[in-house]
Amino acid sequence: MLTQRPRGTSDILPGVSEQWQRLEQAVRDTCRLYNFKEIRTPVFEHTELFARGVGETTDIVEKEMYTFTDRGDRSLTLRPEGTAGVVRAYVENKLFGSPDAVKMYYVGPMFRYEKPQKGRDRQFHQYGCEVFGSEDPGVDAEVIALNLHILDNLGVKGVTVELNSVGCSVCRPLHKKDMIERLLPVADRLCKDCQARLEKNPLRIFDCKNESCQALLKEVGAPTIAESLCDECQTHFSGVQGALDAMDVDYRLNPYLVRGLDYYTRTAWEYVVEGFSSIGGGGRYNGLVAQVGGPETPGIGFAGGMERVLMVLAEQSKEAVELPLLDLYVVGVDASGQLAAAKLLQQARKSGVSADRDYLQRSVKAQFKAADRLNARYVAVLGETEVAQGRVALKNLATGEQVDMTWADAILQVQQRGV
RNA sequence: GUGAGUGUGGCGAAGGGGUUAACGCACCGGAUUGUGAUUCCGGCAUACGUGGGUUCGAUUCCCAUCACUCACCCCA
Repeated sequence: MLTQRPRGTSDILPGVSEQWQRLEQAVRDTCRLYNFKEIRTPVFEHTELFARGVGETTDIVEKEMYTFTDRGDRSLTLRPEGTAGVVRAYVENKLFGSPDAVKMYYVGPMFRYEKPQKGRDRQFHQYGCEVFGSEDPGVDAEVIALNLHILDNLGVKGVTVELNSVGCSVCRPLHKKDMIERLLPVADRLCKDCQARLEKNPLRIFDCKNESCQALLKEVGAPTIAESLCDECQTHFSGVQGALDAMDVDYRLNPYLVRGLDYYTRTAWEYVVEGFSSIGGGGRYNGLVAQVGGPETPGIGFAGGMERVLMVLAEQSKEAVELPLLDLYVVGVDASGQLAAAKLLQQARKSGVSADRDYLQRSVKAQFKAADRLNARYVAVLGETEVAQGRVALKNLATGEQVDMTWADAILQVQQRGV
């Protein structure tokens, strides 16, 4: 136990952390292009925030939260998703006072107590964007496009946007009621899962892989949510599609698309990659800010699953990831050589040259092998002769050519070839 | 939460109720008084997930447990 990480967590080790940095950089760079600013909220919040914000009946709240009581008897919960905390911060800090729409993004760990499997950890990571204060369908389209842009920058291929509208507080309850009325009388003919869905989220029955459930839906003539939108929602949804078309963003309408969180209204979408599950999703949440105690404010956002994006990326780029280069490896032939090496290293590093040496008293041969393993561009050799003369033998590992020179010249040469 | 599979050194992997548990990779030293490959020689490691049980004896069989993997549910 002592040497075992908690279930569903993972160590991101050197060699992989570089990929994470690349992903985070793409998120930051792209968000900057769209004028989104970063927000960092606590990793835990009052339990009530998630219970009310995410929705009491969602799986997340019912069985997946990491909830604990602190020493002051407060019930706190490790955030299972990012939006609730951002909404809380928006309200608490009165960002609704802004004359403009507020556009923010976040990156960080989330926690859900689930059974781990591929692309699903108990501590996992999401990046996400949120926009507050605009109902304009153009905002929906822009947010959808933003993540596509991020994924494209990273080189993720084959991303499809699945798009739907799940209606609003007016038309969705009507549709739900309609579905229940049609299906309840024949509920015993639904599969076990769908009987549960009928209670919790009838929309999801459209998603069932069971043929008999699909047949039953047809038999009772259950309409999809997309067919049951109120005029306002229908107009908004058309607006979103129009904006996406204008932006040349491809999407696929999926009238069965449902999102798991209660707060979504109108536009809902997912980013899917053939052969994988969804790697991100989002939606509009016009009631959420008010739900959390702020003024009636429309909002919209998406979240991307970082583990999943990296998984797809790893799968799509089969070629080995190139080890980052080390500019210089300093070989000390003997004790005085290693002492000189310590000195040369500091000079090199202060000149912006990345450099390292051996700390295991290994042979010169072994030190060269290490330089090779580390993908070093140059090796500087410091032996008896060099130390005595205040010089260094600089070897270019790619060409094999080795020249005796002063320390300053050696550093200069490594610097010049470094750009 | 439900179901299935797996667990042998740093990594990969064989084996099998009985004294020293193969092999490969990696790593270290030497052949080459201070140079990256190949080859050869030598070296290396608290390795049978954990706890019980059966047995004269278990890493091997049984049970439990933990972890990992996959699917379902659900989701990112």
